[in-house]
Amino acid sequence: MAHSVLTRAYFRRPTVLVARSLLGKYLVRNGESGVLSGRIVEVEAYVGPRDRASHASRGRTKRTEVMFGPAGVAYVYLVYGMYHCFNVVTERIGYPAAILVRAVEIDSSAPTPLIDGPGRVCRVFQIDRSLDRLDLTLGQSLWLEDRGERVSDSKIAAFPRIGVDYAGKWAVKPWRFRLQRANG
DNA sequence: AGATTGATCCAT
DNA sequence: TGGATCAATCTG
Repeated sequence: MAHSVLTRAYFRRPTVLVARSLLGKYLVRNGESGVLSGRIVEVEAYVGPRDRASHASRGRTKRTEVMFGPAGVAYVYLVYGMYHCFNVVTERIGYPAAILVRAVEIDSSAPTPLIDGPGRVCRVFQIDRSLDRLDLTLGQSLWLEDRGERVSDSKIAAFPRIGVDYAGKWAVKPWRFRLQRANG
């Protein structure tokens, strides 16, 4: 199967479904230092205006406006003044939702095969706020790609999301998804 | 466990 | 305008 760039229609579907299906897909960066790609192994879903863990739960602001826009667009923000986090916007226009990419496996012979943590992913892939609102469906400087891997549901584990203890009942929703590694 | 770090958001 | 907050990471 040929590698194919994930489309707007792909991302426009329900966020939890898209989040699970992103496991085993590839994040690809074509930047100043060449092309780098990694297999997505951990993500988190942020779903709708009521999700208190989501930045969008406090309504439209300059920062969160992108989450209310078209699917397949990058939402990149700076957290703790130091680290960037990369998300893909999902669902229909007007319904704020996104998926945070938390970990990838580098598929080349890079020094570190597992990039674990959203800040580290952004550091390695050279993702910063200049890529906020980038259309990821164009396959230009940053995109997501299907390489034909089939991931069975039994390989996916769900956990509560990280760092959202303030979110009350929303903090315990099992919307963090992790793909078991090949050797376990 | 504690420090770091600065954009963001909302109340003063 | 000021200050608390923060979808994290590194160093002890």
